[in-house]
Amino acid sequence: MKKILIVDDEKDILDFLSYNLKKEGFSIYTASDGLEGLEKTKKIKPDLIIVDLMMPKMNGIEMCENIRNDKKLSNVIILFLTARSEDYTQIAALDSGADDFLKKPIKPKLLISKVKSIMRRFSLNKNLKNYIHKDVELDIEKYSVKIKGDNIKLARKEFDLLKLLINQPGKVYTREEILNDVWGNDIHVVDRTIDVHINRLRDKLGQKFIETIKGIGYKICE
Amino acid sequence: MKKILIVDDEKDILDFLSYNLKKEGFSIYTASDGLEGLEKTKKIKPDLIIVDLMMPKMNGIEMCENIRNDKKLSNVIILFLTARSEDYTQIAALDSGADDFLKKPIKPKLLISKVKSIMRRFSLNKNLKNYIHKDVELDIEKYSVKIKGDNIKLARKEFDLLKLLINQPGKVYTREEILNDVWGNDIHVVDRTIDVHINRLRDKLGQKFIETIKGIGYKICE
DNA sequence: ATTGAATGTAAACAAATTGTAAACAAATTA
DNA sequence: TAATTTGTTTACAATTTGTTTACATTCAAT
Repeated sequence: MKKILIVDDEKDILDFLSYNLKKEGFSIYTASDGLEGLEKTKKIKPDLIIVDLMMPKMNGIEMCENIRNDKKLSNVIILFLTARSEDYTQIAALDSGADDFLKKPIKPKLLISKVKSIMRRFSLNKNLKNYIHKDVELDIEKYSVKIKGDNIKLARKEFDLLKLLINQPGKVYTREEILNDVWGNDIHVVDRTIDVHINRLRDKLGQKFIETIKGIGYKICE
Repeated sequence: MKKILIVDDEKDILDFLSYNLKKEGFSIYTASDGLEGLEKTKKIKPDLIIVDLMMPKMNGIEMCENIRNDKKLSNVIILFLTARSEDYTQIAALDSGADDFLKKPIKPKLLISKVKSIMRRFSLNKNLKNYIHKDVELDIEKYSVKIKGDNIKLARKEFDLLKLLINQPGKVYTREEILNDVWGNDIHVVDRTIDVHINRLRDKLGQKFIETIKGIGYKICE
């Protein structure tokens, strides 16, 4: 289920948006200022953030900039909520990395349509819950992996690594990308560590499932 | 350089947008109705299309749907130009696969900012590029090369070299250019090394794919 | 046709990359 | 706390890739 974080200091708006989006089957989380919004973003990792431009403590633009500067969060979609339509505001917001706008007053139908549209647009690449490729089946929520229907046990790092690679079978992931995504860019491990985990994955998934692209990285065979 | 196709039946708007976007360094192409827009989209393969909602022959929404249904074009970004802000219009447009809106009257600063922002947003996810020339197909993201549909294996230097040459089939690349691009200008190798790699590429791609221009360099046959 | 420079090509060698096992460290669980 | 699992590093072997060299061949200008 897609997670949406709504950040607004007006309770009425929070409730209004929550109600309308819950009805459509989204998981809704809320925050009432930019600081809380940033914290919850890190914790919850929502698919979409709807954030008011003007808020106490940290305004929407600052929050947006903070999020865009964190590589781990940089994929989230940000939708700005604004009563104003002055150009200078929109420009600052766009430059800070916003993805779209919603103008108050918000009309439910347009809201739903826009949210779905933007989700669809971005969900081309990511955020599926289950991945099935060849004999391997991966369930993010259950943290389980099946091969030909039989459960096998993967350690966490192995799971995360497989989760990344299976995102786009055929795409080559460089060691740098893998480090960034699986370990995070603030944790430092020798890149040969990746090879060891790949090796262990191969032991469990079969030798032909993951291909080495020498000099570049690894990919899942198509 | 990013290519932008502008589709509008009003010449004033075409000129206005062209002028402002050219100034920012984009390559601008224009069409004056949806049908022409669709044709040019297929031919030019722009990065972004700015299209008026209401046009003769084929309106913007129809054009958008046509593009979204063509897998080869599905990566292009579509920005709608609209004088109206009625919900039903926007909803139909969003459902047809539009990525964003620009409302008339258009303000140059907002236009530039929005275009840059949307380009940036999308280039995060997909800077994938495929090159197809004759029987050879090169996929940067997958680091794979197909010849008549069959995968062949290239070493890294061979891949990089082919990637450079296939950029512009027919253009002659001097050894100096090749050294600069494939090896970088701080690494020094004897230029006969290039010949050896060209030779290996020929073994794999067929002797007639790469032509020698004696005294100058190499090129891919058109 | 002759000549000389440029290129083709095979082979030898050098360098880089990866597979893998084993040792050790850290985290988790009983 | 001890036992077990998981994660990381390291060392070394195997393999692949990259570079140079030497000699053969081609091509264009004379």
